[in-house]
Amino acid sequence: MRVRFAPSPTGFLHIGGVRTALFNWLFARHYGGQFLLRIEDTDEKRFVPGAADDMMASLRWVGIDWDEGPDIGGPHAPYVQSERKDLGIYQRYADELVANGHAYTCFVTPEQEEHMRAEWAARGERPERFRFRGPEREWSAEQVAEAKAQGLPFTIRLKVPLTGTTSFTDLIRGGERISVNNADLYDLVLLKTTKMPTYHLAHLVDDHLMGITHVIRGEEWVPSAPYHVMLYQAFGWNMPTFAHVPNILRQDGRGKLSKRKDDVSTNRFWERGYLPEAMFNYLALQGWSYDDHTEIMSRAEIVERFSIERVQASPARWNPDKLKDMNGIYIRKLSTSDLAARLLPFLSNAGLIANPPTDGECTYAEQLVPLIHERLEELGEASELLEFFFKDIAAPEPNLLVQKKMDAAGTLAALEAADAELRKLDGWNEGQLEAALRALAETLGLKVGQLFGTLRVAVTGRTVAPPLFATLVALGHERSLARIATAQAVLR
RNA sequence: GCCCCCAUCGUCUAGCGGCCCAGGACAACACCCUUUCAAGGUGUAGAUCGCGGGUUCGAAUCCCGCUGGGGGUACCA
Repeated sequence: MRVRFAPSPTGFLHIGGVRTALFNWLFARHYGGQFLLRIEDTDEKRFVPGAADDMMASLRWVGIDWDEGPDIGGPHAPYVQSERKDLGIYQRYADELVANGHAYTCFVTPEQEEHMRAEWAARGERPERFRFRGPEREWSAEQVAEAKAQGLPFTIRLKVPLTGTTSFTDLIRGGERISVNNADLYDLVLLKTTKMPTYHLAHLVDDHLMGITHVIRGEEWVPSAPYHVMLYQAFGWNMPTFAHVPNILRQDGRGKLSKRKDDVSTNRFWERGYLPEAMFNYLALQGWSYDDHTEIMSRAEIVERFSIERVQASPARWNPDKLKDMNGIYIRKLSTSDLAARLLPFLSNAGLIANPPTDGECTYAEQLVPLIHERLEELGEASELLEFFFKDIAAPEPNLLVQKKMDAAGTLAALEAADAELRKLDGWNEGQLEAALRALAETLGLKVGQLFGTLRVAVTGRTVAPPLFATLVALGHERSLARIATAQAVLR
């Protein structure tokens, strides 16, 4: 079994594209087949330099690799359509279709086609129902030769039958036959005036030449599938099996995800600190499921369990909350050292540590990781949570220092007592700190929440922070006492 | 407009004729744990299975219609 993902390099790869690639990849890996990558750059106008490399980086990031592709080659190279066009591949097959009567040379320009549409409307026909059929369908070889001799620009169009129906089956729709009336179709362009093939011709010729057995692609291709069926028949080639995967809809359900309107560039998720394994798991579940309760699965488990028949026919909706939750689950599964290593780039970017980090910073980061490990849902949140360990804090607001049912004087007294108590300690570990401060709360007649709350604000500058004793230890004796002194000054 | 596809809690989904007055997860809420926040635990709420007809002893599951949503309607992919 051989499948492929064939993106058009017109910009970054969004998660919907990654999901389609993923289903192809899972299918290939599950059955031990091959997965290939092909670049479909037949749209010269929308071509974006560098987009193909960017897309490949996105795929690699989530863990999708390919057996044949533009960068690694393969038995059917090249894997870039513009390069294949230069080899004359598409021209050859377009000519074959003209020769066997399934396609024809058309000299109608876009302007003329517009005119034909207007005439159609003038005859009282519904303009929306206009289906282009070129007058050259009935031309003789001589007429065509004459027009060519005049140097008129031309396209090659598929000669779609005027009557009858065309149908095909789709794996995802339970093998249901999807069928359309040929009268609702039109003579689509196979080879543009520029000699560049359209997607319809190019992808089909390449799929055939590359031995693709299953075409797994987005459902936006369902309407054009009948043309592809006709093309396979016209060439006399074996038809691949079709599987049109549902689109991922926008969060509000209004339309499918779009690059322009939605923040769904795959790169953005990498930048915000999503783990590729979490993204992989989440995306696999957009349209596919294993059973009624299993969600967290390793790559290997998903590969083993995946089946295209269990892919839903109805569209899924983009749910960033669920992705975020899943990312948190995956972060919690990481070891301390693994998470520390993944966090370093984020801390560097935030300017909290050097780039590259020093050995001391790496060690310190690893010491801090346990304090925020289970509080993280995106790696990017770490810099905010850890900032006060790396930078000096501003003197805390008095109203934050004063806890519930306390006043400024009582808070100051508590701080002074804590200060004295902490200076008496001959060590600085969590056990000692906790024992000393709990005892102090008791003698002061305070609830531990009151005392600890005040100290938390004094030492971190915020009301929400990692556990107090671990924080004091990580901060160190010196800095802790200095910050407590500053807090006292604020209240005096 | 026309053509095609789809339709279970707000969202992702399980369900493929009786096990379902519908199960799991996210989000929400409550409680427990607890030095804050998380994490974890327990629980609550949330779907007359879009609506209407059939078929059947029996339908979320099969069929038809309607409605709704999505996609397509390019010398873009």
